Amino acid sequence: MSESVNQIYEIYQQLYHLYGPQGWWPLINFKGKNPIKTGINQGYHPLNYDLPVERNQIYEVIIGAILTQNTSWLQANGAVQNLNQLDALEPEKLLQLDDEKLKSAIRCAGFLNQKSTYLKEITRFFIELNGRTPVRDDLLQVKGVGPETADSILLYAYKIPEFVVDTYTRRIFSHLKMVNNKIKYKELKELFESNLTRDVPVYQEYHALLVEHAKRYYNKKPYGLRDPLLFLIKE
DNA sequence: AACCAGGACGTGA
DNA sequence: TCACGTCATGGT
Repeated sequence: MSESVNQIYEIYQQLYHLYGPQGWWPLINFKGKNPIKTGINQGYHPLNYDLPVERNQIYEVIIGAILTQNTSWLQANGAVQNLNQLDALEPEKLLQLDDEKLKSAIRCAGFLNQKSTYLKEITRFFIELNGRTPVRDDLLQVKGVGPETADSILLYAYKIPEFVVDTYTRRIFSHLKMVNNKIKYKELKELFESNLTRDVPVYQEYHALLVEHAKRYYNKKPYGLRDPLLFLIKE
């Protein structure tokens, strides 16, 4: 098959043109301008690829990555706000919360029983890191951290170029008939990484843009009916 | 009133 | 390995 065009990169360019920089990962805990709305969801610090910087900011990304599992960011963000309200958005303080307080704080994000455990597990792991960047395989051994969460943490908390694949990614690209919908996580991830330069801002924006795009065209069945990307695909 | 949300885990075949 | 049930709340 001819490789005259890189469709993976073309789609990225098109999405960026459509929606602009997304400013992920959302952070409530940073000094600077107020959050900026970059899409139908809130972007936070568009074109600032230096964040997170401080220890607590890195930690906030990690906590958010757990809380948003199979849950809208709107609800996950409520849990982050609640934790911040309790002054528990800091590893040592979150560990000191008793489970009932923790659960009631994150209730709005759903799966409170699992996630309360997961949050403490990843928090202990984070403390043990003592400031070092985690290895992917070590992250995956933490209970509650699967492939997407691990890659989200590496990409958005530690700025390591690991492409993040989620259900939207699979839904969009199988609808565009570029992959089979049963494709494995690692294979789909490899498709992106092999067609893009190993660049953290590009990886960060691409995943965020796919989420933004999916929220517009892929959140109700039948998925992707009016997807403007379809015109790029037809030969 | 169903369906979906920025998944992961445990189980049985 | 792999398909499937389970986890839970809240928005549309």
